[in-house]
Amino acid sequence: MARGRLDPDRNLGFLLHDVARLRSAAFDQMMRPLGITRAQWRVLGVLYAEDGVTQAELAKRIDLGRVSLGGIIDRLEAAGWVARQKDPADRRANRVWLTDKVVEVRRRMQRGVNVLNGTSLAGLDAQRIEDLVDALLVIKRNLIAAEEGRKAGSEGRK
Amino acid sequence: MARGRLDPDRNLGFLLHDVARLRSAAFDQMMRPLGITRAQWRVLGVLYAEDGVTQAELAKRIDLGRVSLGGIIDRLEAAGWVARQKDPADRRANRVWLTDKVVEVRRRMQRGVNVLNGTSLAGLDAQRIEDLVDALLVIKRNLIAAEEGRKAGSEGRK
DNA sequence: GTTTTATAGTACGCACACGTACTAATTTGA
DNA sequence: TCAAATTAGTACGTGTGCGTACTATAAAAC
Repeated sequence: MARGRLDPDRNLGFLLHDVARLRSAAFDQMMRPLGITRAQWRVLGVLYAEDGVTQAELAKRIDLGRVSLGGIIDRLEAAGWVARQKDPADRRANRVWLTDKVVEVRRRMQRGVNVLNGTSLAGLDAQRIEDLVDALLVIKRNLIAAEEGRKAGSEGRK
Repeated sequence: MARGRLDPDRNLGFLLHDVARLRSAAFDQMMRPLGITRAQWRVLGVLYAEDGVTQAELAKRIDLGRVSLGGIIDRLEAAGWVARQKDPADRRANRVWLTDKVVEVRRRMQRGVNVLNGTSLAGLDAQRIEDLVDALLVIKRNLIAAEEGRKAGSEGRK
C-alpha cells in the first residue's frame, strides 16, 4: 500500500502530467490538418458558447493568465479564426469575436475531439469516467484555492 | 447524463490540462527557493533510483522526447545538479550523473512535494486516489498505444 | 569490408504558460 | 475634483515540449 507512493509509475503528479502531455500531443497531431491546437480549441469552445467577450473575461473563464491568453488570441487572429474589436465603452478592453470561417469547421473539429476521447477512454465505463472527473474537480478546486491563498499572501506582504 | 459532455467544467480534456497546469505552477512556485522545476524534479527522480544512465534511456523511462529531455539536462547541468559524461564505450552517448549538491537538498525537495500533494489531494480518501491513479494509467496506456500507432503509420508511409 | 540502416545527441523554430514590469484607461475616495 | 488604486492589455524573458532536420557514431546486411 505504501507502494503507491514509491512506484514512480503510480505517482499521481507524474501521471497527471504525462496524460495531459500525451493527450495534448495527440490532439495537436490529429488537428494538424486544420491547424488548430489544444489551447486554441479551448478558447474557441468558450467563444462558441458566447463571443464578443473581453480578453479578461475569457481568461477568467478558462482560469488562464492574461498574458498566455493574449498569445493564443494572437495566433487565432493571425489564422483568421477570431477578430479583436475595441470596446467603445471601455477603451482598455478588446472584445473577441468568432469569424465565419470558424463556424464552418466547428463540426469537423468536434469530430476529431470525439475520436480522440474515444481512443483515450477505451476500457473505462461511464461510471469510472464520472468518478475520474469528480476527483479531478476536487483537485482543481484545491489547487485554485491554494493559488489564491498565495496571491493574497503576496499582496498582503507588499 | 449527456450533460457530462456539454458542461465545460466537466470536460475531461480541459480538466486534465487545468489540473496539470495548476499543479505545475504550484510546484514551481513552491520550489522556487530551491530553483528547481517540476520537469527537472521528474528527471532527478529517475536519477535518484539510478544515475549514470544515458539520455536516451532517461527519455524512454520518462516517456519524453530526446530533444525536450536534452533541454532539461542542459538546465540541470547549468545549475550544477547533474553532470554529463561521455560514454567511452559508445562515443555517441552521454551518461548523466547526480552531483553531491543534489543529494543534500533531496530531502528538502521531497518535503515540498509532500506538502503540495497534501494540499491538492485534500478531501480525497486513499481509495479514491487509487481509483484515480488506475483510471489515469488506463488513459496513459491508451494514448501511448495510439502514439505508437501513429509513429508506425508514418514510418510505413515513407 | 564496405554500404546501409539505426541510434545518440544537438540545432532550430514553434506553441504555450508563467512571472514581472509596463502603458493606457477607468474607478474609487478623500 | 483630482490623486490613488484598480483594471485591460501588451512586452519581454524563461522553462517546457513538440517536430523536423542535421552530425557523429555504431550495428547490421550484403
